[in-house]
Amino acid sequence: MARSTRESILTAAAELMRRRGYAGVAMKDIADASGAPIGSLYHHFRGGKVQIAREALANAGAAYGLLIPAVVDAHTDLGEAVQAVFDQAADDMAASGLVNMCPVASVAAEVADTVEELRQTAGEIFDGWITGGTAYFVARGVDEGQARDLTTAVIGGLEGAFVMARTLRSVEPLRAAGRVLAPQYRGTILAVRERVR
Amino acid sequence: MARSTRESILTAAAELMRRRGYAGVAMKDIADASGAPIGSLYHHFRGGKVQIAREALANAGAAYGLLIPAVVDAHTDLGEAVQAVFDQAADDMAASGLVNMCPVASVAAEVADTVEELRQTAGEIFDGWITGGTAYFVARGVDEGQARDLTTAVIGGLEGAFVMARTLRSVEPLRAAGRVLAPQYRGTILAVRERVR
DNA sequence: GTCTATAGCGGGATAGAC
DNA sequence: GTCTATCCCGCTATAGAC
Repeated sequence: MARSTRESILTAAAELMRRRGYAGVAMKDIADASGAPIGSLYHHFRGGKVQIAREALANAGAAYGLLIPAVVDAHTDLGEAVQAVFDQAADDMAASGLVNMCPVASVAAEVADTVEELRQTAGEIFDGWITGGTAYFVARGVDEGQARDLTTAVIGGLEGAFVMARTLRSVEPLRAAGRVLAPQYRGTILAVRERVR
Repeated sequence: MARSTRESILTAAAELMRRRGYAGVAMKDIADASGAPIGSLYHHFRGGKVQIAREALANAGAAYGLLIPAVVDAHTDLGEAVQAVFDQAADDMAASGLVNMCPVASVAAEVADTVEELRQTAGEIFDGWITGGTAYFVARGVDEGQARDLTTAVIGGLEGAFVMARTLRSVEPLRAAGRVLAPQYRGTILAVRERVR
């Protein structure tokens, strides 16, 4: 159960960055939140702050990539599945005090034009989400082109609604996005599938 | 034609912040980009960096609020209008080297939990966009609830797709969002209306 | 109202004892 | 592998000459 120092540093960094972005988090903040002293941060991550951010984003990206399939798994109607994804996000965000935004978009928006390494890492995560989501929907019988557009739009819709929700202090944008996106997929029945992965 | 010093400071700040966010822009950067020395920034904006950001966001917010109606004005089919909004955004972004993201979301995502005054300003801008967009669609015959959801989803979809587009260095997410959102509104005919405002 | 110089602070990063 | 002390730089903001 005892997580390694390395792991707790990454967890703390991801948690802080999803709230305050990249520049808004100081190495000292990560040290304090993780319980490790500054020296340990540089011991475990020679590349300093950028490296910590890269690994923290990659971890968070992998974790978040599982969420959409997990929610959709419980549904056979695609419209209901889409609505459930946005409602689940709204519930999670409300439960965590309107703070539950993934760190990937937060950091990506901020550094896309300044820290090339981080842009690239975030880009790979988005790519992975799109590829993974597309494969998931294809495995459940959706046409590939449509699966890709849907996945891209859902991810973009979630990220945009997260920003609005935090700023407006209301999860209504998430629910509205669900209400708008879901109806046209109602009646599209998802195939049962072999366990993927 | 000669803009005031005040105005050029705000323009420079908005331009920089839409690319680098709030923390990523230094007062010196704004001074250099606007041509005004540091002292002038504090002369015109007693509230320092936060005040400059607030006014820059408010200006940009007002300007961006006109864009969606301007694009939709040219259409009578709501589905075509929605597609046109996303395609226009994609074209603009491509034309400007994938950098044309509005500063409101950039800054909002970063400071929503840390600089309350900026969160509030950004929140007012989102509110204004939603209210204005809803009124516009209602004036063209759309049901109020649907108009509000559509406006919210379009704004969120644009902001999320902007982040993805910059990060992936491709405008494809914007076009995908349009392809997903537009179809269900195809066939909904917008009413001609008296000039609004 | 314009501009320079600088104060004062907090940032990332490092060295080196333990 | 842990932790402290410290360096150096760049940031916001101010003072005050012009």
